[in-house]
Amino acid sequence: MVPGAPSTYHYQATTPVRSHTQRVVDELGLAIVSSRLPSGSLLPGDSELIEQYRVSRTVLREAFKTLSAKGLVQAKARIGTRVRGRADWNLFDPDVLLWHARTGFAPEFLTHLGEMRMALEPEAAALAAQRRTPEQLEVIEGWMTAMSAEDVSAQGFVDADLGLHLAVADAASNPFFLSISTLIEVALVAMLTISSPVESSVRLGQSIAQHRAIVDAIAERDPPAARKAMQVVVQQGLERSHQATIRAPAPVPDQAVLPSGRA
Amino acid sequence: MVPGAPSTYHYQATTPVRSHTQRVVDELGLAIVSSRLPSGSLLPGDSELIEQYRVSRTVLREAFKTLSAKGLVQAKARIGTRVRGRADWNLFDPDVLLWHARTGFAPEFLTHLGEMRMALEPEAAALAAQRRTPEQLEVIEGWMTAMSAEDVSAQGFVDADLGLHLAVADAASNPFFLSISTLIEVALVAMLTISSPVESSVRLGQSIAQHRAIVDAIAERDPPAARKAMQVVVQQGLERSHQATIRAPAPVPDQAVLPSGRA
DNA sequence: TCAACGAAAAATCATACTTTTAATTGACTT
DNA sequence: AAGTCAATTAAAAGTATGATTTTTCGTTGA
Repeated sequence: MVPGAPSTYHYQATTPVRSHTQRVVDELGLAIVSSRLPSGSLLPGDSELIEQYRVSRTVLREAFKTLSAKGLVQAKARIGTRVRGRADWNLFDPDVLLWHARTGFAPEFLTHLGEMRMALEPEAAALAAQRRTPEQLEVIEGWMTAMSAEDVSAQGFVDADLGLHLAVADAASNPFFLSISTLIEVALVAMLTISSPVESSVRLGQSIAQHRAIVDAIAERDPPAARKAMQVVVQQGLERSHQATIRAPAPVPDQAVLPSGRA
Repeated sequence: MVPGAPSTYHYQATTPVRSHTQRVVDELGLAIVSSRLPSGSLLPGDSELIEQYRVSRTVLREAFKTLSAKGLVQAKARIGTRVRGRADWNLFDPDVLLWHARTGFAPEFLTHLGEMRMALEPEAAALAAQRRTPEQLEVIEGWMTAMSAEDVSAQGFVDADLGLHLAVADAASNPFFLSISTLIEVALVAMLTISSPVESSVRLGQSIAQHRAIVDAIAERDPPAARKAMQVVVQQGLERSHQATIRAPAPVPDQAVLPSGRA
């Protein structure tokens, strides 16, 4: 984290010691999202999973309930518990998003994420320009300052970039926009995984200038300008993801940056 | 449902006979969303709820796991299970949305929903215009036809309106846009609860014409036009929700239109 | 064709035991 | 005497096990 900069959020790692249920949920969730357990398939029966994970039926049932709550599986008497189609998954669920991230960023997934940001963030910026309080503006300015620091590190830049986008979503003062924090986080880390602007001083300067435009528009309470400026930034990311049709195999993102969700 | 029109979705009520766990999840979820159990408060202990709901501890624990998966509560040893802040809720979760709907549409909630539609649906329309298959266009046209039928009933209009919007989201061919079906559904029903266009033949004709513009733009593969046309439609709804600052107390929507979610 | 039956799997219940962790207690330092 | 800190305690979550009930698909037989 950037010292001095106001912190609106925290990467806060989940308890390192996860419960049995957590572990099972995580492994099954990942298996489902990665299609190792394909849609429509039946999860192994109780006895088999009990042996595989060395846990009790209680743990399994609670894990199933969690997965079911996220739309990933559906239990039916006499049939078993089967994996639901992707259309039924709660894609906005932070855990589901993080499982996606951990399976590696497939090109289409990056495109879909980018399109989502393209829809959401410009509107968030417009709303922020309209409603931001002086305090919220201060927070945004703080991240902007951190981002444009002379000696910014790669990690510091990512932190500030993310912090800025989340602060804008917060300033929109609409709980739905706040609810997509994880989506922004995953998308941003994905983009920066492909190519960080910090690598090139030209692109770094460009990225900073583009973000500056967003902040200025929000400061001046100019919604259309804020919308436009955010569109430019997101468009940039979308284009980069289009270029990355061929990419390295399953880059598992830094666990510190992408914590494995809540309890 | 409209006969003849291609059906991309179905209101299909969840199993009318809900399990004990379902019932408990539903009642607690509703209590939380309605702030009858305020954020930060502790859920009653096991023994108390066991007595209150007449169920076993197993049922309670599985209900807690479901609520926890949706971000509504967090369990902690020695403390208990406490209600989390609204910022932590998975607002896009279909169940959470439906609980919101059933607590009645507060003015700010309508505004927030409207702003969300304003962000999402125009982009969905633009993407649909870009990618729709002939089959998807046919489905959209089908709903358009149903909507503009001479003798359309109020219910028939709502069905077609919703069907059209969901078909557009489907044609965007981006799973995230598909994932917001419930949001669109809730928002639309909310808007129409306030004031249905069917009441006035002038507004009915206007609404039909506005939707026609969306369909035409998608048919002609014109993304900017589709985006613009959708903006007009959503803006209409937003304005209506602004007018409705004063409204009737907690209108519980028709249970047939808003099923209580999945297992 | 359809209703009654059987069985497989989920759902529920009951009880006992383990682990986590906030809060209390009490020794120890200043 | 007042405050700090570590050991203890107990409340609540978490896990384990076994039995019973309910749901529902498939089959059997009228």
